[in-house]
Amino acid sequence: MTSEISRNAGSGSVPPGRIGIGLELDDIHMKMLEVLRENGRISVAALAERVGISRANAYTRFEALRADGAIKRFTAEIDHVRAGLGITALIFVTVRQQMWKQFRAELARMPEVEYCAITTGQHDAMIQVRVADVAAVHTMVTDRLANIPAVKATETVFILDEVLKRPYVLPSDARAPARRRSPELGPAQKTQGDVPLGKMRFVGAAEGRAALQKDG
Amino acid sequence: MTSEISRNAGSGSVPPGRIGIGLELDDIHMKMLEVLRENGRISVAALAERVGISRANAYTRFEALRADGAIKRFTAEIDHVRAGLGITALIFVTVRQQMWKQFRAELARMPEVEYCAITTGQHDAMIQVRVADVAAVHTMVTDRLANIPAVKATETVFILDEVLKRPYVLPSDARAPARRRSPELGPAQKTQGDVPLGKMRFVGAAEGRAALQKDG
DNA sequence: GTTGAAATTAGTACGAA
DNA sequence: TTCGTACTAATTTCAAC
Repeated sequence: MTSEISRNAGSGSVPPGRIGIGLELDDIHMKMLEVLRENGRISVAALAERVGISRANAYTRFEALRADGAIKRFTAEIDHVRAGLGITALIFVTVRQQMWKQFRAELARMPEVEYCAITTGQHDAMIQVRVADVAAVHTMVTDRLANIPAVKATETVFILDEVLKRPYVLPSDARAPARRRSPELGPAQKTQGDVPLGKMRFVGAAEGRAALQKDG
Repeated sequence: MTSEISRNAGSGSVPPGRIGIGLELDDIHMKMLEVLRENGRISVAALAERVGISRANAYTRFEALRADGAIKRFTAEIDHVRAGLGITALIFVTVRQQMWKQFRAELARMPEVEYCAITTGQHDAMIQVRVADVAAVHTMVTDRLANIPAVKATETVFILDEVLKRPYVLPSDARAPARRRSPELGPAQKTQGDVPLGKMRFVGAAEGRAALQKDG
């Protein structure tokens, strides 16, 4: 299956919980998403109890979340090593302009690709692949990717360890749990001084790539 | 919740379906994982029918997959934009040697981080964050990350579009669906010739990082 | 590893607050 | 909208094969 997913669209500041047309997500919706993140197989009845609403209401909201697309699907999280794909690599790809469509089409035929995003910066896209061994990475890059005309160049790095993986992030996660720094500073007076110049770098999009997204 | 997950451990070639101690995954287990990837809320009864085994068998196998850790958890996939986090960014971090432990500890306190992996190449780690607006990225990097002693430098890129996102990849995905290339070549005789030198780059680990994984 | 039948739970429909 | 309840359908459990 090929899942096309939502994009960012450089929206500057969007009111949280209400984007575009669709469902207005309130605190209870958010709570439901919090619970479902950890236990996607919980029954709606149990979910209702966890967030403190009636069963009927929970069914209505649950359906609404799915129908609206706020919840895209339910899935499992597996141990890739146990599944026989012990090697994970990131491939940064430079794509030839005007050939994005072809690049996307070829991507869909690569089952070892778990994730692909178009980025700003010196490369155009980042691909994450899971394969059985390092040889498979080499084959994938040298053989499959290199033979796509749309691919100008690639740079591959290996993932040595996945430190953190959350199913998704929610605005309500905020900085509520585990904190013990200064007595909570407002956003305005946060320490932001003495950071060595050039330590933090932001890399914008390469020229002529803004228009090259979905339909390049 | 902070999820510590499995690592790669530079295992060269591992027999698919059997890694370390644990459950031996056969074709039926794989089929179950295929189904659960698309529908994590399917009933075990329906799952049994889909993979062609009896219910009791399905229950046994389902339990085994969970107990063994092959399935880590069930979760949902959401539309980040609808949830109010329309901006996704990748932050590549250079970590000061011997300070990985601190870096990991600080990571756990950053709820906007969805994913963090330690990589080979010119940077040491890649962090993926989801936030409400671009200002939040700036705050995150300049304010929070920059103030961690373990962080030597960062480089930030924005994700313009997420082209593909699969819950996970399975060995059985192979190149079965949608194919029309050459009549299937063995791994040995695949075309691998005429690729311009330097077009494809592999970047190894920086010096002194091999030992700096979990317990640096 | 399979089938079938009991116990439990889930999902739906509806009226009332 | 939300809640509570009653009704129907499905799932899970358990036992015997």
